[in-house]
Amino acid sequence: MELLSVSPLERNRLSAADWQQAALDALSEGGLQNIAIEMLAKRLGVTKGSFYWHFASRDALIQAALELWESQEQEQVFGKLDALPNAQERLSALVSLVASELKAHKIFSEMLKAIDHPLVKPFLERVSKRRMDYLTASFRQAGMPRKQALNRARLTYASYVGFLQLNLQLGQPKINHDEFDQYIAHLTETLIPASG
Amino acid sequence: MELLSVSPLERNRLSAADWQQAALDALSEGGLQNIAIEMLAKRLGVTKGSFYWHFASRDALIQAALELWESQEQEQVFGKLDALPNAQERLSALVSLVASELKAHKIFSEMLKAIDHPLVKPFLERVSKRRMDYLTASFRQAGMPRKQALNRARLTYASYVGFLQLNLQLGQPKINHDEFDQYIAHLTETLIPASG
DNA sequence: AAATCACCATACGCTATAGTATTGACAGAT
DNA sequence: ATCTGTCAATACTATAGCGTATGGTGATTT
Repeated sequence: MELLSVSPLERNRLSAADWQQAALDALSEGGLQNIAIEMLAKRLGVTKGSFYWHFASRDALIQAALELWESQEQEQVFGKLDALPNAQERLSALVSLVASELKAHKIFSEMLKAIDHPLVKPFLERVSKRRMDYLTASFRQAGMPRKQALNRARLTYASYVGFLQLNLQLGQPKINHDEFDQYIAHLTETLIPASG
Repeated sequence: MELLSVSPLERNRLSAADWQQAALDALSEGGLQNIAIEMLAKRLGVTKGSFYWHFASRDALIQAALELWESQEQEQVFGKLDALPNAQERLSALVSLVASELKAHKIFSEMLKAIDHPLVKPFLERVSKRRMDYLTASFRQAGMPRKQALNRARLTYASYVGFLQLNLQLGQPKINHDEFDQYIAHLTETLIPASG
């Protein structure tokens, strides 16, 4: 009969999840190499002695953090899209999501930069494959023949990745809200078949 | 009267240019952090004692190497295009150049991954601006109104950067020669206005 | 009350890599 | 022949970051 009473003077004791989230924050801010144990410890108000209680190694933390990200990004990015009725709207909404500079996008962008790391690559492969499949299916649903849908998905996904790198990382093109909307409109016209 | 006679028993003495080129090779293979002095020294058959004769620091080497790259990539990538007659062909040729996995592209891709490094960022900004201007002008030349040409250039450049990352770094989509040609054809149809 | 558990602090070792100081080798000029 | 400048080898220092060993503390269990 374990009653986990949350005492009002609950101490700052940490759990593995706290480290995972802190690692994701650090990743989104400064890239994979910013996941540094002692730096995270300082940020969390503890020392590395705490870390090695919860995790066996830095790699174990990275792995766990990326797993957390992968599960979160499913809902945050693609979960919303499934609610939309037709393929055109879904594609448009997908593109628009880049605008929000969601942390999930920053993390993805940082992961792209750290693609050489053996722990990162599998995540990027899985996620990219899922997204490509999603796009391909959407373009098919929008009436494209198979091969064309695949190539259009490749093109769209590449432009997504590229825009992410250029805008999030390089800050180029320096684009304001209006310009961004017009760019999205142009992208939609160019890449997404009209529904009418 | 300095006659620099190249003796037949010319020793393996190095110049700064040798280090720059070696640095670029290392960069294209393993990213910025692969520009490691002792590793380059071993590769060049000397020790770091040599390096610090030619350069004051690792940063100085990186700077010099990137300057070499910037000057080279002008000719290698965009020099060829200027010879082509019309905008459509130039745009098509530009896109096709990604296929060759030219070292210049690999280096560019690695630089994108190292964009946080203060020495790298200015190069990426300069080169990206030049390319964007080039694309924008080409689309204008192909008959597009100003704003549309700018957005199309953004879209095209983003898809270029994205494809670079996905194909060079992630190896995804795993694409063979025929498929690539078809993808290029699709990209051309989609992004580049017909000349007729 | 004693023992155990969960979490954390401290101090240390190890490795990788940048950078420095000193000396050496060799070629061309004088 | 010697001097000088150029390039390189050797041996060092310094720092950053991961990981380990060990001990401490407060809460929970028995």
